[in-house]
Amino acid sequence: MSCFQGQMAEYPTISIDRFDRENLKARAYFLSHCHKDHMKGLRAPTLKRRLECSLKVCLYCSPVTKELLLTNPRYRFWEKRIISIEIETPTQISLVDEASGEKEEIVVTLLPAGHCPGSVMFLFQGNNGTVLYTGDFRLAQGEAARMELLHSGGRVKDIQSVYLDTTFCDPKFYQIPSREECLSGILELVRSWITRSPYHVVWLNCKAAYGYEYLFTHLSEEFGIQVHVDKLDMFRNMPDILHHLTTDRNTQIHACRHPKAEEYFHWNKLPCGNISKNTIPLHTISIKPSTMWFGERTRKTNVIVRTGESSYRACFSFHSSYSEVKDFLSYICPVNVYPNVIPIGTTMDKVVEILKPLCRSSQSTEPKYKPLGKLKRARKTHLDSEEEDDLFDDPVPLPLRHKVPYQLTLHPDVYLMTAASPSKPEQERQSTGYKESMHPFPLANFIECEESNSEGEEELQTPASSQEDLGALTHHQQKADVEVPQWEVFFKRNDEITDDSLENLPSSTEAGGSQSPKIFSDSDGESTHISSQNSSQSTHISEQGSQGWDSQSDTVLLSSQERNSGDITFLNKGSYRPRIKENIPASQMEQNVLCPKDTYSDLKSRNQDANMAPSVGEITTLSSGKHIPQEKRLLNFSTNADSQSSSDFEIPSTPEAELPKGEHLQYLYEKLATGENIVTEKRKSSFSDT
DNA sequence: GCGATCAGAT
DNA sequence: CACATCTGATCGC
Repeated sequence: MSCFQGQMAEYPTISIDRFDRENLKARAYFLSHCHKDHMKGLRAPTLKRRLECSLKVCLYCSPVTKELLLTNPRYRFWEKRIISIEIETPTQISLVDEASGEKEEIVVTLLPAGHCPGSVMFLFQGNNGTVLYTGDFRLAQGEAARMELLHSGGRVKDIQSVYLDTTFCDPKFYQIPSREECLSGILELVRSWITRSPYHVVWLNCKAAYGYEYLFTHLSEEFGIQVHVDKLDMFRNMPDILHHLTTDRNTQIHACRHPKAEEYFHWNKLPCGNISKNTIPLHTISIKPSTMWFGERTRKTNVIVRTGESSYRACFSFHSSYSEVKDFLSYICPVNVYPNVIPIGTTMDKVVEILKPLCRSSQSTEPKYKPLGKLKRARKTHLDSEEEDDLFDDPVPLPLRHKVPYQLTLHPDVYLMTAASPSKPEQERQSTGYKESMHPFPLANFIECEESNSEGEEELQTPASSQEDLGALTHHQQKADVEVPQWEVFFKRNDEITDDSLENLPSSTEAGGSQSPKIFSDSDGESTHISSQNSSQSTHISEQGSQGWDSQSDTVLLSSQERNSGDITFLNKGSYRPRIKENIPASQMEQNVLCPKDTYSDLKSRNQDANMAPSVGEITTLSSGKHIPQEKRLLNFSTNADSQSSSDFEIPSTPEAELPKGEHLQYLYEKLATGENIVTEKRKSSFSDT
């Protein structure tokens, strides 16, 4: 649960996700997503009164969040004061102090957070530097690297501070199975049950929260069966979700709720009251989505656990794992990091101890030159190889932006995407709030930790390095040889894949296998096959052992046959466009990266960010005369559909922003060349009718 | 009667 | 197995 108090050090006049106490004085409010713990004070009488007395205070959020919020009558009073901002559209906002008239400009960009429908991260750029507030997020390894608007001039932006979702920032949550793996496991479990007869139904025992829609829509799509829910009016304007839901109780998939649901279920009754269909009694199983995690030394486990005769727990997480959080932060590499959440059983100090080494401030004190002759098992690998940093899931903290050629700053996922990669249509992704990576091959991204250092205290003693070194080193040496055969194995031979072949896959697969939950069948004999009277489905499901959660490490889940169908769904999801890499001619790439002036401008970007114009986001970061042609190109691209030139990053145009005319462009360029401020028009009117 | 806060439960 | 939310008790305005 968020412990963020609402204000950021750099921009204390705005409040995010908190609306009480000090935040009552804010000049503008931001809501990252529609979960109650991020809405504290949002409907309090004190804030309502302030709103009534004010002319200008507004709440900014994504279009989906606005929709969800206003569906609740208790928040209707915000209606005239909510301004939705499109995802990935840099937008300038004037922060006005109504008493003094004092004014500050800030540019905000919403980035998809993958936490629940409408969830976003906020990237703020202004006089006090660029800061990122993540809200709650679930982003897979390498997803930050794919976010164009986190980049500038071919590198990640110069970010002063990150306010980070640290819900699972504890080594014990080292890995959480990917969205795709979890979905695949649930899909197969549901399939194994509902295909038995029309009287076999599943109940998804979900907590009351936005975030499961991803699950519902995929289930519905897969089986052509709508999911029964209590309410769906909040999705009335989101057809991609709405079409997969129903209030008709006559369906085989239920996500309805009732205070006595557990009791009902005990008597074979669904929360909606259904017990039979055409007088024939229903056979019901319950599936409870819950977060399962795997510590760094856990070898393998499954995404579905059987907890009773007809009860299952299925892995599902709205939040990034420890590895994912570290990957995210080390990629961004800010100067400061502030945890938004203190995970249960840990402390603020411990979280900071883990995160600080991933920030620039601590890295600047690291030695720039590593003495030669270190043994392979040495702990610190900071400057061993720049490639390693990016090629593996736990990059060693390094100020990549100042050293590494462009290609190397990209996460390997970008390349993987080029090969296979599927994703949903743009519209669907936006409206559900997910930016899916659809990593078709999650195993590739994990390191072998069998030989890793121990967790817990030891981890904390050497927060920046420790266990990953050894894995990363061996991994790296083999990678080039292994990558291609792996793809062969998984996409050509997956119908005949055997457990042994999986186990014997070298290097990166092995590395992933140890950490990655297996939905493959396994020959280790420890998997439990369901054979009880009412559930003899084909899936291998682990029974919840008496030893508790962490001891399920060697049980296994779904058969390879079932894994297949999972892969097929991954392959059918459309195509992802790895724009970041594809669109950049090599020469430009080189220029972007190696030009010393560019580095200079990047170093200075903290100040220059302040001058940013709304629709030309990055223009001021490219300040030297030498770059003007490129700026022109970017400008054209961002504001004009008929642009013929490609861009390394497409900057979406701000709605209602006007295309600069030739004269104005000239003016802009001159200002840029001389480093002067750019005066931009404010778009007051455009906000009022959003 | 409402809200804030906490404990407890799912 | 740890998310997000609801319920109920208690206290204060």
